[in-house]
Amino acid sequence: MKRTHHCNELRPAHIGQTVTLTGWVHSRRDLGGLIFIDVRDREGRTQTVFDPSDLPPELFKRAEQLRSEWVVGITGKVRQRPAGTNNAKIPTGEVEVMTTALEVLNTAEVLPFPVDDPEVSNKVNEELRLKYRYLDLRRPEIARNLRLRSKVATAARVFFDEQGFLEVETPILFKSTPEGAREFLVPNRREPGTFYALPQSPQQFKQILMVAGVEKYYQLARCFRDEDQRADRQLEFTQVDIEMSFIEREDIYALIEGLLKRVWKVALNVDIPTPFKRLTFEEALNRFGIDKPDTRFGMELVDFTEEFRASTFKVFSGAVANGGVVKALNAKGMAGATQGQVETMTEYAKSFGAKGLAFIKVEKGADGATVEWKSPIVKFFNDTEKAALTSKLKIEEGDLILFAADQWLNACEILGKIRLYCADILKGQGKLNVPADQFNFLWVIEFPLLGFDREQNRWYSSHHPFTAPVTEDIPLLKTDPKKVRGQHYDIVVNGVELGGGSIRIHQPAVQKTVFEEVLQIAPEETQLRFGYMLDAFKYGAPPHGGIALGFDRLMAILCNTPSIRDVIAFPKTAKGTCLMTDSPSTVEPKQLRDLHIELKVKQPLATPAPKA
RNA sequence: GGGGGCGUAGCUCAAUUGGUUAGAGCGCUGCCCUGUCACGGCAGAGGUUACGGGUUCGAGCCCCGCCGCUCCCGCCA
Repeated sequence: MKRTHHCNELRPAHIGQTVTLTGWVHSRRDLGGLIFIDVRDREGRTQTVFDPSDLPPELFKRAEQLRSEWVVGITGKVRQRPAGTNNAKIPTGEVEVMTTALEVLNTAEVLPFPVDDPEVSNKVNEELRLKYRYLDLRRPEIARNLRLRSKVATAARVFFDEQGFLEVETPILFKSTPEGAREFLVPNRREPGTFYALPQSPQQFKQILMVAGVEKYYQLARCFRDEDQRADRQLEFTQVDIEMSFIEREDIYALIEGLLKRVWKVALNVDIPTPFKRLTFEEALNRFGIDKPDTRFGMELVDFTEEFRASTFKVFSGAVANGGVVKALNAKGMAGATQGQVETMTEYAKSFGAKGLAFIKVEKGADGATVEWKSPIVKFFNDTEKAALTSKLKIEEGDLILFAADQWLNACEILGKIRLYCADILKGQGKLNVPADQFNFLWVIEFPLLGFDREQNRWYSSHHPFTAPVTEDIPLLKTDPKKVRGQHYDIVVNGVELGGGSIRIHQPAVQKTVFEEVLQIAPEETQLRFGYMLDAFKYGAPPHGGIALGFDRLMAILCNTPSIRDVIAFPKTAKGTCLMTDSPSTVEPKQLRDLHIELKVKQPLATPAPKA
């Protein structure tokens, strides 16, 4: 039985036609003498009617047997619904199919959870949804995400093609490069004791493609990182990976702005304004306390270093004397913060090494008229300091003022964390409106090229060692590495890091300086780890740079869902298992022998797999 | 590796804080019903309270362990 139309197609224009629909029994309404069956396919649903006065008794009898999620083919004549029975909730609601033939293509057992009721389905335990993923995907809400993902991937490919990019696939079986994230290893049967690794990203390959003269490369690349999961992190995920030759940072900005403009238009029919705002790393931290700020709401950090430089409050003046800063933020309307909330915020501060968290609750005084600053520290403040706080933080009754006095980065990050925490609470209380349909894109630029590892007493690359320094900062590499800014950029939207990249070093001399003098990596080791790349760069490497966007995160934003599991067809759990296929699982002893692998853990007879 | 939340009928949840036979809505089964679309009505079935110990006269509830899902920190660009 072939369908003539899909289930979201019939309109008044089709009235009179004989049609065949195929799909699942979405719902049945058996009125005794009359039966309505809604047939659903991926496009939508259509009401079919079984009228016994019109049908052979045998056919009507079979219609009575139909149950939810059976697979059927239904043939009949399209007709206008009787007056007053239209269903405005569905696009096919003006017509119905008067059945003349029914074919049961398959029966179905009662589903373990409903797929026809969004309100219930959305609350179903995720464990169950993942075990029966094929049923979860049948739900229109999730099916919609898959379709949108496909649409966006296609739009991206079309865009890149228009821009002259080549889509090039790079190996999944790659070489172990023990930098950054933990890798998945794949034992090599052919040579005992050797391994491939799954790529954390195609970083090296895409740079080598530039040496190969590809000039413009992109790939929707699967990447693998054996790290612990989050709502926005899976063991395997997809990057929109890009690399270009003969370009500067501005070229990347323009390209990505064009791409995202296209994607938002295609996916949501939303015109996003370009170019995007740019924030330096320093400004992002100064104002928002984080390198991926959500700029949809204010509550920005305010600096009080000068005001408290000579304060009698030693916690503040002492921090300044140590080269630190004093910063504060006004959590508008949070004076009523509970003990528990203040404790949580204090824990954040302590996790950054602070001793505690200074705060002021601005509340009505005992007389009900005056405003009182309730705080253990306010007694240390003089009138000038109080006036400065009041004016710069615009303090009013009902506010909660929070302070951090520490080294610059620490102080910013503490308040950045607290700013987001307060925003969440205020959102929950309805005191802060952060529109979900607003997209604040921005570039964060001029990251420090290097970070300092106190434990190992050495510099490390904050992005990766091939990131080019800002040209005018190159002389500082040897004299003041801390001040060197990298030609690194992150694309951020609404507090989510969508992607990042950099212009790469292509001059052997600069690369040598970075490796040997700054990062203090011995030449032999450099050769061992990056030899093939350095070799490639000897033979005419063009200036180049690139970026990678987290495709799953991008889709999660477009689908307005907090978890990338909702935009991945077959995601894994937080512990990295697939509940549907029950993987990872044990393997046959012969497989292990072939791979020259001997286990040091007891292997259970059946899955699930042993504890790591 | 660490911390938090959750686990009771097929699903979503409740169970007066340790007390009789563990309930409700939806779903499911049967019967009735000719304009429903959250159809309606009547009747019914359905429980190892994740699992294993312990405390107690008595445990869904308290304690210990363990498994799973989830969120966060660490980790991860």
